[in-house]
Amino acid sequence: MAKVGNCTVQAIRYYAQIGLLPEPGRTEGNQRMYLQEHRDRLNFIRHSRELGFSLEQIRKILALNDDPTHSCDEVDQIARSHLLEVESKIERLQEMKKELERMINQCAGGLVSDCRIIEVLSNHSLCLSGEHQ
Amino acid sequence: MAKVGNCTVQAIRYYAQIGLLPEPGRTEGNQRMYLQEHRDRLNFIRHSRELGFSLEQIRKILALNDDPTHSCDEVDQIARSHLLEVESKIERLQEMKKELERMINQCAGGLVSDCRIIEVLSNHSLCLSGEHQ
DNA sequence: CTTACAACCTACAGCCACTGTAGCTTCAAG
DNA sequence: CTTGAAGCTACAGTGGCTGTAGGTTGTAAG
Repeated sequence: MAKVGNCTVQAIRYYAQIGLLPEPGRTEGNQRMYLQEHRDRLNFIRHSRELGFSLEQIRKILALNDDPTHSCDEVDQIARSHLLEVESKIERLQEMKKELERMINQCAGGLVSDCRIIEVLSNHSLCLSGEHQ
Repeated sequence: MAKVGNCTVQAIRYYAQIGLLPEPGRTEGNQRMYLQEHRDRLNFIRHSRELGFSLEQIRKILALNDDPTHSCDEVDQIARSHLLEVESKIERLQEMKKELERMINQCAGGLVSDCRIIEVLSNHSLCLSGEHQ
């Protein structure tokens, strides 16, 4: 299962523990026996995780999915709000990137006491934007 | 101090607890008394955090800074490796974004049972790239 | 049949960078 | 003198796992 889902054994058990994955049956020797059902669910979870959804979002989507007559508006909502979050993360990271590049480019080597990097880190007002958080 | 550093009181105490910030003196009434020294250090920490450095990276930079005759190569190294991390995060998020947009655009509303979003989440191979992780 | 070794089992601690809570004390304003 | 804000300590909780300790089961080779 871990190989199929491209994740660790512990992760799978964690999903079962928090109720995202049904607890599988056991063999005589007390080892977990996973069925296709489990593999499908795990794939769903892993793929959603790769797209950045939280486990709580995944839990909601799975619950909606379990009622197939349900409108998919709510699923759509979750996906859209996640997209917005991803976009805002990208923006924040791009500001970081810009500032880091600027900082690094100003560093001419030499002693720490003259280091532009440390100077910039010490003094917010030396920042280009001054507006990131 | 919290206002100056644009962070919470607990965060400041946490920094002191893990030794990033020196423990300040106390007043008669056992309240912490912060000096300019503390304010400068907190500014450094907060600004570095805004740029995405981890507390351990900040700890190292601060240690290097405390020896001003030290070459700033190591500081530069830390900043550059952090920049690389930021860049790779951006890339991963952009792949997520692309895939999420594609998924959302395919959803025509209607019932969950026909939902393209759920279908894509269920089936990795419906993914454009198939290569994100 | 024994032995080795991988893979499983449970239960719990630890990671990061804080945040939140409970229950108390101190301080400044009115 | 009262009230309310802000400070204090100590500790639990967050998310999404990972790592560890100490044991059991399964399998293949000798």
